[in-house]
Amino acid sequence: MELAKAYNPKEVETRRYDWWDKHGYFKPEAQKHIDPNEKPFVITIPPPNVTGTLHMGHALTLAIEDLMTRYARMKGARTLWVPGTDHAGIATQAIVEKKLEKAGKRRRDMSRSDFVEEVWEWKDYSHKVITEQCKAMGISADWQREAFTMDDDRSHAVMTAFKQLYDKGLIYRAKRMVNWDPVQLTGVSDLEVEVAEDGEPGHLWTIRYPIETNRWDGPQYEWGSGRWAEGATEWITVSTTRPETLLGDTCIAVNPEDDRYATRVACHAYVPCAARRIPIVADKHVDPNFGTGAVKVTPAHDFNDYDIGVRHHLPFVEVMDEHAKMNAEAGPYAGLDRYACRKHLVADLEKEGLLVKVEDYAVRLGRGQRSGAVIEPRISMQWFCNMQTMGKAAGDAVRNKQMSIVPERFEKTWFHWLDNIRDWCISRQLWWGHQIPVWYVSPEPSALSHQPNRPTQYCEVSEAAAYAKAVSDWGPEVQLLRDPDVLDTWFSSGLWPFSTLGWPDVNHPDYKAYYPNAMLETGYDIIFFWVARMVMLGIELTGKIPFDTVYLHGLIRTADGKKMSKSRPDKMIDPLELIDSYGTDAVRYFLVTAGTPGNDIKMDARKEGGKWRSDRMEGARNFANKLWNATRFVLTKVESEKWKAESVSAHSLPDRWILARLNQTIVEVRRLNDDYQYGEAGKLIYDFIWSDYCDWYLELSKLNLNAPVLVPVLDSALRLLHPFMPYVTEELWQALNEVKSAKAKVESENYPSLMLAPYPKADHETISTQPSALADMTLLQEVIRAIRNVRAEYKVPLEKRIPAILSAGAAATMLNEQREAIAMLARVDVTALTIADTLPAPDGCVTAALGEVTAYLPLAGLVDMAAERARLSGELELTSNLINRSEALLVSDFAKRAPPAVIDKERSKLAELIAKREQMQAQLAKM
RNA sequence: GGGGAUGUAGCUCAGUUGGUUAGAGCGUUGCGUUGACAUCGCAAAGGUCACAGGUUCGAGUCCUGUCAUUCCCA
Repeated sequence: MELAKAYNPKEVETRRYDWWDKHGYFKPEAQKHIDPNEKPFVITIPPPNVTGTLHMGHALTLAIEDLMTRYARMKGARTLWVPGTDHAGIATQAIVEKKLEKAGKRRRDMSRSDFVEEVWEWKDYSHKVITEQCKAMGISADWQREAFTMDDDRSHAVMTAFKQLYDKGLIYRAKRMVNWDPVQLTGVSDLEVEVAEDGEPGHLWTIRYPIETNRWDGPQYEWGSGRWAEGATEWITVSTTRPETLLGDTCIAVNPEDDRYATRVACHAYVPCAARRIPIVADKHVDPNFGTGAVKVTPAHDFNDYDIGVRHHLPFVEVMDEHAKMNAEAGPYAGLDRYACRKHLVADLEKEGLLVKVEDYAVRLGRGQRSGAVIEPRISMQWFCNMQTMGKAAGDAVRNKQMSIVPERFEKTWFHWLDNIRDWCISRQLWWGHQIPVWYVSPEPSALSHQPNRPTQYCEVSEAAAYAKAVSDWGPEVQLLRDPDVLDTWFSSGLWPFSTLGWPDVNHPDYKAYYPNAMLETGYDIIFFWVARMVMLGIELTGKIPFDTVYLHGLIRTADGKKMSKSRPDKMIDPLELIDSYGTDAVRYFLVTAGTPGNDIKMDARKEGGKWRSDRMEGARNFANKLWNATRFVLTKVESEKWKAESVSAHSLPDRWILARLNQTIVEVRRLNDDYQYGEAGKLIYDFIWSDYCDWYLELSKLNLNAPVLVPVLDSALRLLHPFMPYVTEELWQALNEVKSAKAKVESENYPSLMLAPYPKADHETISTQPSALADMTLLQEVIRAIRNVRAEYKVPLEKRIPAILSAGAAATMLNEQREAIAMLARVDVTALTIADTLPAPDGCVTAALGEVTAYLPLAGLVDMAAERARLSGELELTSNLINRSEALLVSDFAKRAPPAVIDKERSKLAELIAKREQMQAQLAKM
């Protein structure tokens, strides 16, 4: 195979992905290398929402999960990655509604089925885009097992799950106060309400209510007449951020400890405008330090007030409708929007002399996660899921170490949330989603001959099943009406790790083979929305914790550290654009090495000429190219040399060194990968390939080529890197195998693809038997660097070959063996290279003292000896300082208390420094 | 109010269980191009590890407090 001069990702990626996919290599059934000691690795994709396209967060998720997956597969674990997408109820419905709006259509004018059909069309489009993007990222997921939260199998799982929980009494229907989104016209869960940390600019109105006395028993005049409160003599003053709700007030509350109001408790006040006579009650939850210490209580429109209302048996007066417009209860304000009402009401309060003051105030406003609308607490009939026992079980799973969370610190968040969990409002007044599988007998049973022990509602997995039951209870005439609500989208995602594997059919081969999953990997921002729900529902429904490990990655942030939000499209980065500029491997390498587990990643990307640029991705692209060219070099060399399959017994120093380094790297990379420290692992591979293999080993191989080392080391490096950079490594590995088999008739070990080949295993013997190779090579490198350093310092032209004298002590033999290497890499004249145990310094030379070795470079004609003297003196001083430090250390308590190994290390370091100092002193004395 | 995270070179970030000259990439400076790679090579400069205490023979690393930035929960 002829390789291009530079790596061109575009030429490789699509072709290579299709090739993997076509051969079925993503399927667990295709694996060639199974290590019985490895536990199966099963992971399910966090299903992207079919709301549009993927963003950087998805790219990060996919990069990490594919790394995990490819690594596990190469290690020999039976590996399955299930892909899929999420219908994302409320979010998708909002997008389609917006799209229809542009075409002048409104959901409310359409039939439910017509609208749902529109959403399915959008789903098909979005799904296609998302799938292509996932494939562009190179993910090795088994597409034949792809799932969608609303496909038939998943819908069946949802219906079954609902029924099981319903039958256990864990799902119930109740009229409760919920967070109501007046734009999307649905209740939402607590998690879907977002509150700005510092509140939003608003006002605090202070209003007085007239108190009933024996001289005044309520307003005599019309509201708005300016005389409404005429005759009142006593007042109670309250503060509120929401004056319009006073129309629904049913009491005023004060703290029982608050002496200011002791005489007021049990009195009655009159609600402005409504003229409703309401009690003043004492309730210990009232904060006496807020405002005047007295608060108005609107049980139908505020969560705290709702609780007070329940405690004091107050009436619940609703003054707003589902659109947050004032209803008939609001009297003169009926029909007005809540904010218009507020404006008019405040004006009227002023007119009636009831407005005491208005102050600026930061209001903690809850907003709908998807719509941004200000949430209105509202009493409505909803379905709830009881979370008490499930929450406890999910907490225990972590407490009992049956499931681990990485990084560990998220365990605190986990416990805190689960220990304070409240029931989950699972119904949504939407059209897109899983319709609740409950049917009501209709018309109302009272119209039939109602009997108390006949059920009037049926929860079944299908309409047919519901009718079957109803008919047997009520006779063939019975009519059923299905609950119109749909389920919270997270209900179906909560079943994801098992609904994708065939549940509720517990005999499904996938369920039996692959459940529970090994890993759940996702961003920490959905730990409650998704992870906790999967664990709770998984334990409850399957009796098993759905995965062993939860790995949480950080969030992608913009260059200025902000969250990448859809509200700022100018800051959004499209991963495909980056892939287009740098290639998938570079994007992936950046993403997995940019950060540490659980910590956010700041993108260094900036816009230049309309395109995103990233220095770090550029670096990663360069790395791919470096590897490409290194392989290209190896291939041309090996093709031109006589390839020998059998190993050469007499390995040179560089051979022994690179093998030892490779094995060290394998040990460390495996350890780091197993510990999820992918960033560090990636850097180690980078350094091994670039600094060790390319900069030193390949350079030295130009002198003396040993293909049986050169090629296998590269082969191992490609394997190590494959989970990080799948495309370029596969492409090069194929090219390498072609040469191997053509030259040596090597069966490429029966692995048709790098992704199916075994991950390198360390040969510990190579490391333990080669400490000398590592030490010798390090010394050789130091000698070469020292000479290069001097050359650069004195600007000796590159083409100038210089003489060198090495007084090398015990290293003389080794260095003599490497004289050609020294000559080549330090550009020394090999005929003028003298190496011996001890050699005197010649006149007029530059000295590089290395401790064991001293290099004398006779450069008299080329350098200013005064400058050399100054340089050497400077270096001497530095060395002397280090010696003083070291000597002081060794006579201190350090020598008594530190472990012997550490002391020995310090001693040998000191000895080396002293030798170095002597070399320099001798040289200076001579000059 | 409660709980996290972060603060290390000009920039973006590493830094395992404390071990004594704190690392990388990019950027900067100097030199370099007949071949694996200019998407490159060689060399250099650059850091009181936010601050103040403490523990220890020894602290970027452990403890306490302070400051700054930031996130989550209520």
